[in-house]
Amino acid sequence: MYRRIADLLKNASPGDAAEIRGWVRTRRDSKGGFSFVEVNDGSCFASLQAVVPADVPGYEQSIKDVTTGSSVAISGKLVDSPGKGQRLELQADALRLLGTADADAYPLQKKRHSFEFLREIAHLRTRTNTFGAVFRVRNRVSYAIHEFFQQRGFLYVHSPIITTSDCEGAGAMFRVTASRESRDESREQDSPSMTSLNLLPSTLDPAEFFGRPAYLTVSGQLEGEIFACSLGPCYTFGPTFRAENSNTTRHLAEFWMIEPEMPFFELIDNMALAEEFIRHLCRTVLEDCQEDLAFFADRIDKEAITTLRMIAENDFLRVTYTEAVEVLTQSGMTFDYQVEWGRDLQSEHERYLTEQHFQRPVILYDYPRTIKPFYMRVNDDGKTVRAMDVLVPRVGEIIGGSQREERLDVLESRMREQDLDPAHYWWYCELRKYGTVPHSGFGLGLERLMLLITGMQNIRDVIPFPRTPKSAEF
RNA sequence: UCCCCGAUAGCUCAAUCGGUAGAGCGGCGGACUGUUAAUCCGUAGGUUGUAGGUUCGAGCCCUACUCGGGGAGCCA
Repeated sequence: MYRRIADLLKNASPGDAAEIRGWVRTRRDSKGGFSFVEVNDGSCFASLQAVVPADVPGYEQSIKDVTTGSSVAISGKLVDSPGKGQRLELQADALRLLGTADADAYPLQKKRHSFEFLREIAHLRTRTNTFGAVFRVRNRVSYAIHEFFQQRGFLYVHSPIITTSDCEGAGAMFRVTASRESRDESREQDSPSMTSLNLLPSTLDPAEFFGRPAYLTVSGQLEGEIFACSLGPCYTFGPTFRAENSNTTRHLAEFWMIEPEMPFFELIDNMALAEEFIRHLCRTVLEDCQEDLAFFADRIDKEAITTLRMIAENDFLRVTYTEAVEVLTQSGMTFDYQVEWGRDLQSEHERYLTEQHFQRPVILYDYPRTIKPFYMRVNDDGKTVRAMDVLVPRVGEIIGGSQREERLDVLESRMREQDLDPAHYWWYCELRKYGTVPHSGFGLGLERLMLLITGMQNIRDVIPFPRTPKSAEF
């Protein structure tokens, strides 16, 4: 009976018959008349060693082609392993070679490869220890995200991927158009500039598929607010796009974001949820991904497990922007960028706070209104808004959120303050016009969370097929 | 987009002052072995990222471009 290796290692006993199917990691021949074939099927970190005697059906005609990367089905009986390195092994009674992998040409060798090289063979890198572990953890984290919100009665909202609104001006957007062939060629025209977003219905353009310029979403927040202000606490979890020409280890053109939005939540509740959320995810991974985590701690980042425990076990600090500025100016540190109230904090400042000064996750809140978007609620002091950023060691900003401005007059004046026309956001404003309520939300970048959890250095290595400037091969 | 660094065998890298290309790993052949990053012996493998320039001669110096890496900005 075909069973996956994770199942066998967890549930099977010596004496059980089983067939395994997977990809060969290594083969070692013994002159004793048998071969060791190490098979990995991706179900768990561990491979299973099959001992294949030379007189077994299939051995003679195919053993030479059982090379690293080839695919096999091996059936036999599980036995206690006399060798070191594994508890159980499969004593084979039949070997089937499913697909060969020319050893001379197969790019993955039984040696360490650089992540840069593996990125060039993204169709094969999932067969390595590192990427197997990364994507099993990513899967568990994704599931835990749904668990966390579903257990709390949050509604999962599928916010649109194609949008005609420019939320918060969160950065350059990708244009969405019908392909040239399917467009009415009589209406060729230049692309509208970025400033002509959010055209009113009266300016419908028949040459545009949607009647107006359309883009890939940069955030599901505005749509999330609609659902929060009707169906209650909700969250989105889907792909998000930024056309920024960012070339860093922390940015992608396509990434996955989780954006919860809660009615009747003030900033303090928002911060509490964000903290509970992150810590829940860390605890889940510590509990359920021990084998993969052990690998990260061994080969990727010595502190991988320590970091997760530190986050799971310690309260996040809450520090106002103003207090943070004081800490930084009194730190005696020399920064490349000067710290001054009213200016945004730079990466170096955030990292100093979370890595050196506080040495744990920190939630900064109450930022100057001038450096934050229009939808954040203005505090009574008139100078700050109810924004929060969650900063964690090594990664920096992992969550950005706020209490939303629920007062229509204040919202509209904030829009004008930032040269936005309230008419373009008419439906967003109507949420305040009809039955407005205090509400809050935040955004978490899944890949940044993955960096934190795995200890991986480059965000391109924690998403299956990274999209970055000049790169979208797979 | 800006700053810095890099591109040489399948992979990771070396090559002195500008003087005719090397190693380890991997592959292949063999030896040995309840092996497991196996070990030992042998062997093949190169338009030095692309285009131009300087020079008697360029992997090495110069220019441009392409791609990759690190940092910054933008942000999640």
